[in-house]
Parts: sequence; C-alpha cells; structure tokens
Amino acid sequence: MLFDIAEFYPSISEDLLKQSLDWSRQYCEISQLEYNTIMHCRKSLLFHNNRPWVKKDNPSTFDVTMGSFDGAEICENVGLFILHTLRKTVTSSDIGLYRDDGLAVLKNMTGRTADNLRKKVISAFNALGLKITAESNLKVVNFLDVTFDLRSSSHYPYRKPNDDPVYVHKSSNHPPQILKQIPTAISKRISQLSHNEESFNTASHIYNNALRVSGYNETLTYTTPEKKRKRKRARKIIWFNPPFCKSVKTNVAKAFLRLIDKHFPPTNPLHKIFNRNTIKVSYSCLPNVRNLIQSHNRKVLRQARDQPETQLCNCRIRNDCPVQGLCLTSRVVYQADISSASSDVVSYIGMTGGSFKNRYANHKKSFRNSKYEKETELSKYIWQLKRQGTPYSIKMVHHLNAPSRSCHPFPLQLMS
DNA sequence: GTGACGCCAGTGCGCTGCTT
DNA sequence: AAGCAGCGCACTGGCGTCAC
Repeated sequence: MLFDIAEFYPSISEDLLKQSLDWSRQYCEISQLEYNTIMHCRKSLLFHNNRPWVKKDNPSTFDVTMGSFDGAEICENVGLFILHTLRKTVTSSDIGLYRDDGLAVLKNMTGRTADNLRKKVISAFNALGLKITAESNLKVVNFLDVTFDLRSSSHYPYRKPNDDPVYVHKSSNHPPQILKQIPTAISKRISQLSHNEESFNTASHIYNNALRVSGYNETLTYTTPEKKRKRKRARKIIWFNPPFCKSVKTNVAKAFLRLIDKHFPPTNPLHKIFNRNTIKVSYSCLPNVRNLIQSHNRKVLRQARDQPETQLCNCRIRNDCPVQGLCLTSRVVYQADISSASSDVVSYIGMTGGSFKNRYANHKKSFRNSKYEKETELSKYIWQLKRQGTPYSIKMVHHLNAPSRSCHPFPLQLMS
C-alpha cells in the first residue's frame, strides 16, 4: 500500500505536535528542559493560530517549508509518532514513512481485506487531522527513488518522468576531491538501489548521460553493497571549513595545518587539544550562484517596490539639467558623448552608486581644473581638446538602476 | 538681513587591475 | 609582493543665489 500525506507540514496542528513530542519524550528520554525548549520554540516561532506558519510573499509570516531544517525536523518527529499510532491499525505488516510518503507491505491479504485496511489507514490519518491519498493492491510501486516489484521480488532505481539528473560540472569551482567523488558516489547509490547488475545497467544510462553533460568521462560501474562496518567511537574533531575557490593558488589547508604544527608542538600544553588528529580541514562550497542571484533579486525588487517616490531633480534651472530632470537618481550607468570638430563623437561610459549629480560635479571639476586632468579618461580627453583649442560639446545620457562598485542594487540576470 | 539650498574645490581613502 | 594608476566615494568648508 502506497500513501502520500497531502500538505503534510502545513497540516500539522499544535495539538498533533504536542502529542508527538510527548510520545518522543516518553520513548527517547528527552529531558524536561529539552522538552520545554522545543515546545517554546515551536510555539513562539513556528505556530500561528494553531497552524504552522507557511511561506508566503507576506514578509511578516515565518518562512519555513518542509525542505527547511525545522520543517523536516518537525515532519520527522511527527512521522515517527504517526508510525507508532498506525501500529494499532496495521498490525501484521512492514510499514515505513519518509516525510510525506509512506509504504506498507501487506502480506497474505485478499484484495478486499487490503482495501478495507486502506480505508482504516485513511481514517487513522483523518483522526490526526491529516489528509492522505492511498493505493492498495499494488504489485509494483515507485517509492522515493526506487521501484519495488513484488512479482519478480526485485527493485531498481526510479526517477519521475522528465526529471533528468543534473550534476555539478567537472570544471565547476568546487574542491577537486568533491568533483572526483561524484561518479563514485552515484555508482554506489545506483548500485544500492539496484537488485542486481542487470537492473543497474538498465538504469545507469540516464546517469551516465548526465555525467557526460557535466563533463565527466567516467562510466558508472556496479559495486556490490559493502557490509556494514562495526561502528567505532567517533573522535571529537574541530573542523576548519575555509571556503573553496579555484583561483586561490595557496594550499590553505596545508598552510593551516602547518600553523597548527608550528604553534602547538608536542611540548605545548595545548597540544593534546590542538593537533592534526583533533583538527581537520574541509573546504566549504559557497552557495549556488543561481540561488544567490535569485535571493538578491527578491531583495532589491522588494526594496524598489516599498521605496517612496523621491525628488528626481533639484537643478535651479530645470531646463539646464544635464540629464533631462533626472539628475538626483542614484545607481546609474551614464554615458558622455563628446562631439568636436576634430573627430567623430567619442563616448565615455561611467557608473556611480551615489547620485548622478554628485558624480557629474566631480567630472566638471576635472574639466575646469588642470590639477584634476588625469582624474578620468574623460577629463584627459577634454583637456586634450582644450589644449588643441578645439571647441567641443558634451551630451550626458544615463540609465537607471545600474550597479555600484560595492554592490549591485538592481536585478541581475543569470547568463546561460 | 537671514536661512536654506545648490554648487564647487579640496582631501583622503578604498577597491581593482596592471606592471615591475 | 609591492607599487602605481584609475576610478569612485564620503566628507568638509566656503561661496553665491534665492525666497522670505
């Protein structure tokens, strides 16, 4: 039986959360302090009118989705409680739940019995305030990224239609060891999901193609699942995670560890705490550029929407405004077209984060005073014309909402 | 006459990219 | 790595103009 909880996270009521926390407190032995802290956080941060706060355009709402850490954490906690509750309904079966997707194996049941059980499960969820869709009497099911086939007792990888895998490009700005591990990691995952080598080979084409697209030459190979190693006690490790950048030639990790050796030698009383066995280095990757641009655009577009209208020009004689009544606008790319008798029109393009007027005043200063002749290429050219005695005229054009040097307060576009 | 405002000159500094 | 040039920003103080 395959079931799916509709709108899982937004449907969790505070009562259900409290029940699940009470249950986990009983079974997982969490302390009173931990319990109180969780309840306080959940109440004050995540709930509003006995419902979780859901991501909306309204900035006053708390931004939590099931994909986020808190949302997933809650769903997992509640999920465990639900599984426990379902034991009363589904007694003689294997049942599992991953966030909002559930699967139960119904053994030795007729179609009618299985369908009755399906109805009971739906009622059980309804009693908890959750709505589900459930299908029973299935011989083949797609659950998460696996297809289970009861007819042949096999399983193999599953992907939704048109959901082609995309991997980090081989020439991407990532630590080499991460890029190196990608084909191996995929091989391992697909092997785990495959019943045998044959189903692995059938499924691996799509992944091999995705690897080619991302610049990898490696071909996925079937590996038999490793036996679980006996768990060893984990060493307490202090991690140093510098951000990785391809253009940095210095081996930061090596230099860092050398500093550890130098400043905490075996004779140092702190050597026990700070040494190569207790301090490890692992490069961290910076956020995806697409995500950065998207979040940036959201921010600046919201600011632009909320900004009150401001004065655009304060020139004493409005007709003399160099940019047609828009001299006070800030964040502009401007263009100066210089016409003279000696040559064709010459253009200079500049930009400023402040007001155009302020920048223009500095340009005028450099035109008047030879001391600032070399301030810009534009001023150099003007002084050249002045020395030649060539008459000239300057026409200024500016474009709104352009970048400043320090930040880009305008929407960006990701180049394909 | 006074205050507000616009304009200008001047200074110092930060950032980036290039050269040595 | 250091130095330099180019470009732009932030800020200050002085002066002229205008409205009241």
